[in-house]
Amino acid sequence: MSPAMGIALHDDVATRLRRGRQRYTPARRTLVALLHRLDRPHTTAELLDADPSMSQSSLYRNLAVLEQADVVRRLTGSDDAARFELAEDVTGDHHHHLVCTACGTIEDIEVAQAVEEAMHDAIDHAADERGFTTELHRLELLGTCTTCA
Amino acid sequence: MSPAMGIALHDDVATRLRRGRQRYTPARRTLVALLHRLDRPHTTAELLDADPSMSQSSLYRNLAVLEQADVVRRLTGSDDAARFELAEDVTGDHHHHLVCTACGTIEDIEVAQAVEEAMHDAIDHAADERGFTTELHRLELLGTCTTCA
DNA sequence: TTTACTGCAAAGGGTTTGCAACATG
DNA sequence: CATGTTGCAAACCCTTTGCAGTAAA
Repeated sequence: MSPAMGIALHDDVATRLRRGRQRYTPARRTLVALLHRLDRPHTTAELLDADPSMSQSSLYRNLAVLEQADVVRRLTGSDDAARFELAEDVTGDHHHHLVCTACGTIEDIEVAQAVEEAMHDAIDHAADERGFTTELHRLELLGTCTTCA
Repeated sequence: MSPAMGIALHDDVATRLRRGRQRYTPARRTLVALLHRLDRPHTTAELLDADPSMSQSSLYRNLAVLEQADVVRRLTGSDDAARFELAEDVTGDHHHHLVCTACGTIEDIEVAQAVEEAMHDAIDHAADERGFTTELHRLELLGTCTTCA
């Protein structure tokens, strides 16, 4: 990642937070930078381990604030611990997840555009029939990762 | 559902449990019948509410046993409470889920076979590149259900 | 008669919150 | 200075487990 991209990211986050009358504090900036640096979704335990200067309660609160500002996305994998990553709104990419049922690790994955479109069409069609308003779709591939195989 | 179908279901479950040297007790039969009767995945709280004769610990234990026997499927939705349904191995159908981000309710949904195949192809292809062994895929549509709209 | 199952109550673990002090607009 | 934010510790909630008794193969 380029430094310039990092600045654009922070500017974007700052804007999104201001919309909700919330502040882009040093702690939140550190958290966003950490999530940006890590290449996969991580649990709060992993985030605290990566930066012990954060307090647990503030971490949870900041993740909640950032989630509400569409900066962070919360994932519920195979185990009970939630995992967090930067939201697609902020990173610009669209991806799905490989979830290891053995260790709970989540990796990002991208699928062909044709598949995305097919899913999208089927989704909207099926959901509309039920009066369900879809916001987004989530495709997860459950299996075993290389280290657990 | 026909009574005959219910019997076939119970026979199937009994067989699957025997494979793991486990017993199809009255409590488990009641639980399977309850999951069969309910048309959507439900939380343990809802299951206990639907049949207060079950004890909480036995419910959790039996759900775990039935999950391991591929009779029950555990879903982790948008909120923290897990939801349970009969596994596709037992019901014979293949479906995905509409998850309401407002109330957490999960509804079943089926998508066109062509979409299933496209997803399956993309999945295997992308996962293989990462050395990831896929067991199954999970497509979830997040949005707002009719009662929460 | 050995092994699995049940119920109760207590513990566990991830997440949230009350409160007082602090920092920011 | 009014409002948002932080850290600590305690509370919370869903889930799991120890144990002693019961039922099934």
